This record gives sequence, C-alpha cells and structure tokens, in this order.
Amino acid sequence: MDDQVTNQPIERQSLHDQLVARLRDLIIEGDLAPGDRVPERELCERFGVSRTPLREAFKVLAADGLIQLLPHRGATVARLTVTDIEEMFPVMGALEALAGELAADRISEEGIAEIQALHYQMVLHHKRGELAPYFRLNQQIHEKILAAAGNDTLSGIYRGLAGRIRRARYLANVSKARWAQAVAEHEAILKALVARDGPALGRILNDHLKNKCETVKESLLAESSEQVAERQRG
Amino acid sequence: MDDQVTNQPIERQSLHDQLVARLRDLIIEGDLAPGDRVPERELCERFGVSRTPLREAFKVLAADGLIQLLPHRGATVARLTVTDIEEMFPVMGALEALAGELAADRISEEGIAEIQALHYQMVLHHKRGELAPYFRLNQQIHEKILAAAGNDTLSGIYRGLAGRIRRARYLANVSKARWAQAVAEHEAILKALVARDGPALGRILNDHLKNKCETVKESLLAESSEQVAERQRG
DNA sequence: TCATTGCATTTTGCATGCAAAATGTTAAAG
DNA sequence: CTTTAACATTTTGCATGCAAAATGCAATGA
Repeated sequence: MDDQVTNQPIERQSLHDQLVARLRDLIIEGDLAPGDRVPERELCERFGVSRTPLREAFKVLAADGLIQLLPHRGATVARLTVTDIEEMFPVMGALEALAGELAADRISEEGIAEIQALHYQMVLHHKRGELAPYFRLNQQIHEKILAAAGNDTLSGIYRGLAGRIRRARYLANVSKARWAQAVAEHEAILKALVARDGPALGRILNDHLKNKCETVKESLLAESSEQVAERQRG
Repeated sequence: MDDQVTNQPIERQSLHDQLVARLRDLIIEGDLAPGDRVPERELCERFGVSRTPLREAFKVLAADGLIQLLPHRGATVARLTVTDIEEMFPVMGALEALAGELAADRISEEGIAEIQALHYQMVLHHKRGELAPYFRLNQQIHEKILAAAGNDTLSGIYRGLAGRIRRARYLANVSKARWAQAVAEHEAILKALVARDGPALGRILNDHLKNKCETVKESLLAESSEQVAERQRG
C-alpha cells in the first residue's frame, strides 16, 4: 500500500503553494535524490492535481535553485557540486556573521536564556553521541540567532541556501574530532552572545560556517564516490 | 557569464523565460509602478501569449520578490517600504564586502586596470555633473568586482536584491554632498583593490553600501511624500 | 444620506486538449 | 555486428475552457 501521508490528495486552497511545500520537502528530505528526474505526470497522479499547478510549483522551485528546468527535457533535482558548496558557504558565512552582529545588539535577555538552554541540551546530546537530536538543536540555535537578528530578508535568503544544502544529508558521517570542534565553537558563540559582542560573534559564526563547509564537502565527496562504486557494482 | 547566452544558436527560448525577462524590465524600469496591479489579461494581449506562460512568469517574479501574488486577487508590483530597504542594505553590504574580499584575492591585473579605467571615467562624469552616465559606470564597477569574486551564487543573490532596489529610481535626487562622498569612497575602493587588501576593501564596500542605503531611503521618503501630495491635489 | 444586500461582470485557479519536441524502438544498410 | 534511419510513443509547452471567487453596481432599507 502507498504511503498515506504523501499520497493523499491535498486540500483545495492554493494548490501550487501547497505543491511547492510538498515538493520542497520531498527534495530536502531526500525522497527525490539529486540528479533524479522529477516526473511530472507521476506526481500529478500522486497528488491528484493537474499539470498546471504542478508546473507553476516547478517554476518556483527552479527559481529557488532546488530543481533544474531544461527546455523540453523536464525537471531534475539540482545536483549539489563541490563548487556549489564552495560558493554557498562563504555567502552563508557572511550572512550568518551579519545575523550574529545584529542579534548581539537586538536579542532580549530571554532570547539569550533560550539559546543557552538549547545549547546545553545540545552539548548533552553530543556527550551521549546522539547525532540526530544534536543536529536538530544545532539548527534551532542558528534559527534563534537568525530570528533575533530581526531581518526577514536576511532570514529568507539564508534559509534558501540552508535548504539547498540540507539535502546533502551530511549528518550521516561526521568525525568525532570535527564534532568536538563544532561544539567548542558553539561554546564560543554562546559566550560572545552573552557578552553581546557583535563583531566577535560575527567572526566566530563565519569561522564556524567555514568548518561546517569542510564537513559538508567531505560528506558530499564520500557520498558521490559511494554512488560511483554502486554504479560499478550494478 | 553572458557568454553562454550569446553562444546559443537557437532563439527558441521558452515563452515564460522571455516573459520573465520582459516583465522584470517593465518593473525595474518603472513602467509598472510599485503598488500597481499587474493586469494579466492586458499583458496577455500585449505580448500575444496565453495566460499559462504569463502566470508561470508571475510565479518566478514573485519568488524573486518583484511582485506580490495575492490569492484570488492577482498580482501587484511589490512595494518597497523603508523597512525593506533597511533590511536589504545590511545584507547587500555583507555580500558586497564578501565580494570585495574575494575579488581582492582573485582579480587579474587586467581586471584591476579595467576597473581603474571605469573609475576615472566615472569621476569625470561626476565632475561634469552627469548623473546618469555616472550611475551606469558606478554599477559597472560594482558588477566587475562581483564578477571578479568568481562566486555565481553570491552574484545571483546580490543581483536579485539590487534589482529590487533599482526600481526605487533613487538616482533622481542625490545631494551634492552625498555624491562627492560616494566618489571619495570609490577612490578608497580603488586604492584597496590595487593594494589587493581584501579586508579593507570589504570594510569600505560595507560602509559604502551603508551610505547608499541612506541615499535610497531619503529618495524613497521624498518620493512617497510626493505621491501623498499628488493624491491630496487630485 | 449612508450602509447593506442581491445580482451581473470580471478575474482567478485549475483542468484539459493539441501540436511540437524529445525519447525509445525497430529495421535496414554498411 | 555496428550504425543509422524511420517510426511510434511519451513528454513538454502553450492555448483554451470552465467553475469558483472576487469585484462593481444598483436597488433597497434604515
């Protein structure tokens, strides 16, 4: 039997927006792998909609960089190359540094306390070696900083980039050393935030992103070489 | 970057892509004013196309933030509020600072020479009080720096923001003082570039953008109060 | 006089139809 | 046996049709 959640015809209120959300999830969650063709007709049947709203959703996702639209050749899930990663991370670094600077000035005491709580919970997960919960809290902290910056334009652009990278699923393989380093960096982030030292927070976040970039790159390389090996076997 | 466009043998560009370009121009050039409704049927007749590709173009432009799509209420040209400006400029500042840092490392000697040429031509236009040519060269210089950074992701995001702001048409009224200050900043930009001092170039560009932000804000306020006065007269 | 309700018109969202382009398959030639 | 050429199938791009929602307008009632 088919998956009930993904196969149910969606509610009738602005179909294309819902389709955008659905497809975005499918891509980010990895149900549609990078390089895969996005089958128009199949998805129409699956969601119980016609081609028009689906194609409109394709346009939006293509503008977001999540899928690639080739003339007369349909849609494919955009591939993340190492070059893409190397381009995206400096940008994300600059944006998150800006977010940190703004947040240090604007965040409330409660906001700091919330981040502190998330941080120590995250550290706990690190000590226990629980990667998935660690990662979730990590993301929440960065989201909180972004929110505290109070700049929706900034948030929107950052989320667009982060979403494109998330489907690299780099949380699968992180070395113990890198993980520990990331936690140490988060300690510094918290410290700068508590001290409301914007410039320092900006620098630390930028460096933090640089290290994250290396992690993602390694993971991406490992994954692609894995795929090559798979193809040679099959 | 545009090489690929000019090298393509076939002009058989998909209709909606052409429409996206046309509409983008209409909006950026100001033929469609902020707040205006974008009349679907009228544009269909004007361009001789059906509603399907036009609506697809609307989606892309809405994702770019150039138009706003309200359910069952059609498209309107997105209004630029002072808040938007205040949000966008710090982001553009951070991005252009990053571009400067990267460019300082990567630009060729010819690249520097080209920017130098543009710069002195621009200064000439300033001395002659020729605002439009000055502005065009100004933009070309920033484009060159962006291109020299060699980061298409960065360029794309920056252009998206710059495009949204451009239709504020702030070149109409710039005070002599601000203009002179901008030229002075450009002198510093050139100097840092020649010295290949990335961090300094980044800082200068960030400050430069901050000042530009003030100019645009003033212009936007003047324009909107002008509109109010117009409404009171009419 | 002004607000409200009912109806006609316009606009929007989605489905469907059709022609052109791309893809896959088979058959013929070298 | 490989290459290619012709054809059938599928997929894509665009136009159009239809129903629901929104808008405009006039008539009614307070």
